[in-house]
Amino acid sequence: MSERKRITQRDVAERAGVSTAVVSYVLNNGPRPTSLDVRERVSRAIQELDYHPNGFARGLRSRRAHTIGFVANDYNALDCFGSHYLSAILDALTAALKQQDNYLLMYPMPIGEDPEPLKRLLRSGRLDGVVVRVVQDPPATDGLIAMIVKAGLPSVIIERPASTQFGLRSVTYDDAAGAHAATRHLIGQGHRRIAHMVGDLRYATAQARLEGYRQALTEGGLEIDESLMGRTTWNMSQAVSETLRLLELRDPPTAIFAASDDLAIGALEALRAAGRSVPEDVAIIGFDDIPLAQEMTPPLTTIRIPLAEIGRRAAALLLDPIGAANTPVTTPVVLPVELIKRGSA
Amino acid sequence: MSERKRITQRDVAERAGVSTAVVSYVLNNGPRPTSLDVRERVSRAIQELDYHPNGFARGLRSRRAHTIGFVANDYNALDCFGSHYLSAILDALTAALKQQDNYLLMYPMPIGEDPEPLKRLLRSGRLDGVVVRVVQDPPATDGLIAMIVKAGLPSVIIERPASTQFGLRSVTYDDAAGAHAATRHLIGQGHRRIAHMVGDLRYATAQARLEGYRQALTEGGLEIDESLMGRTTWNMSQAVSETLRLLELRDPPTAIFAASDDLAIGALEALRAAGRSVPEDVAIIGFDDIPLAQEMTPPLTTIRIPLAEIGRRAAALLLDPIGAANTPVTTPVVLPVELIKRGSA
DNA sequence: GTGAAAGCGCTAACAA
DNA sequence: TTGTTAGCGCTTTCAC
Repeated sequence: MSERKRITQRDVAERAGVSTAVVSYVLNNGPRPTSLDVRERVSRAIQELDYHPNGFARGLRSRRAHTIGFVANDYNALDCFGSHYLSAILDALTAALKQQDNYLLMYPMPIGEDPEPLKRLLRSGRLDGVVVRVVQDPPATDGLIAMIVKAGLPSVIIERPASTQFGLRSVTYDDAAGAHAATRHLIGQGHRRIAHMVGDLRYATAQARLEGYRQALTEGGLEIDESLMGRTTWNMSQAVSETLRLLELRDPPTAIFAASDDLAIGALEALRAAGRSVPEDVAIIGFDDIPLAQEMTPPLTTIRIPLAEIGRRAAALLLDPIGAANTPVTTPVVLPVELIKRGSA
Repeated sequence: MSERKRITQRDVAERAGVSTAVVSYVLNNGPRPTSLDVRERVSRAIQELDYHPNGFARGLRSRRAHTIGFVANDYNALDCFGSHYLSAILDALTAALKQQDNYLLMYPMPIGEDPEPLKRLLRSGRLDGVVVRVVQDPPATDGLIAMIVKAGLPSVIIERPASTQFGLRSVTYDDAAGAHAATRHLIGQGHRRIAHMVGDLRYATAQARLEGYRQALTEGGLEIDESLMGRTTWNMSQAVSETLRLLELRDPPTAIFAASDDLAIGALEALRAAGRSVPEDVAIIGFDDIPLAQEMTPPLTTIRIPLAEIGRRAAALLLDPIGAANTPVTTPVVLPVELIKRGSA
């Protein structure tokens, strides 16, 4: 690899005929003013020498890392970035960070893994802040969160909240409200036997959606019937078999609210295979609004999650001088979800 | 935030009654030997003080960043991490890196964006190596690659290759061979009118799949018929309309090879809507083997891409002392894809 | 096997 | 407005 001599601030200073301090001032546009003349000479020297400041030296001195850590906590290593949720959030988050000249450092953290290495990173001074993505609700995440909070970095938790005792800023979305809206929509259409395709209950999001469903049923004066809840582990083929089971019931459902679009599509496939038409025989609502949703026949009615907004808010909370360490924890951000009415219900 | 006094190596040294040099030796398990007694004293002091070494000071001194950069080059900022390709690759890549105590720093690089900030990062000394993910073929990427190579870091390009002049290590998969295998499979089944649902031709992968398709047709002695190629921009609803168009042809196809599973699913939906059965009336093969593929009715025959293996290989090339900077560029790694026969063809 | 000390390249306090 | 210089916390050379 190229072994060209390392160009340092000192070289630039010499060439421009100024001190290293001035080079620093020009580079950082402060903290002290510089004359136009000097600025130009320094800039030219930087150009000519193709100088690039050393990030470690800068970080060591200034205690600013220009880096945010992303802790992705999920059930196993090969799932940490696996969901389309994360892709969408990361796109928005990294874009927002880059605008402010910050980078994102990925830290996959499979549930159950030794936390020591993460602790080392958090204490290494290499991070200005942390975004934590968890899939469980407290108290399951208390250990992890306690460690992160103890590291003393500005932190934001996204998707699920942490125990309030930690005073962590959070950006979540309203799972239960989404499930509630979906179910109410079905009730509003006159359905009385409404099934729920349940997600993997290890995921808090699945629990919340189940809860929203029950709530809406109760409010609608409908009976809660366990046999109408098809348990899955987010697995589409389970949705297929559960749907088939529902169809066998003595009093089968006329509508299905699925905890994810994947599950909804599974139900749709099953219904189609069984010769039922959607939404005439059975109505379907999904959750997530994945790109595929609008492409199905019929296009899927579903609940849209503002994923990009989650990423943007997380960035803002960490970078905004107003939202960051300075101010006390503001009220948790809970983003609204949106019912997207299409053809399936 | 907690303003506890910063614990440094010096504090540990004092408490353990040794010099800072020895603390360093213990911490790094070298480069010079230490006595068992000393090692224990130092370890205890580290524990008691809850000491964590400063990453920047370490990096500044040792010139090892323990960080790999990931440059994600795609058409717009909100797509850089958007594909399921990247999710799967990142899962494997970050897991492999972490095993060797390395982190991944994300750098989204929308096509057409100013390269200066990236150059700054590459020259900042904060990275030990770079993984570059591109979606175009040379010479479109020459500018970007030239800059990365000039930075002098060990680098690996994944998914698409770079111009050979750069001597960059690469981990790609065989798009054309996959398309070829898919098409040949259809020919082998007796199909003579085989359509191709083309992807977004701005993406090299779409071009390569198209090329593999043409190649197989030619080898099979079949005529190349432009009217059998349905152009899309990876957009499933375009696959729907193009399929409908194909059905209107005087001599319609009996099989469709789609450049992605998404497109294949679109074709499947369209066929279903038009009352044709798959694979009896029209056979379908996709590309990617997304999780959904096996859940469709009928399950999709498709081409599987070894995404996790791409991530693992990239990590190995960067971290292995044998594969990294030391050795000359080895032959490019081109991973084989696999035809997964299921129900749709 | 260990200690002392010289920097790595930068920022910012102190002087001017 | 600018120069001088003391570190930031660590690794590693030189000395013992």
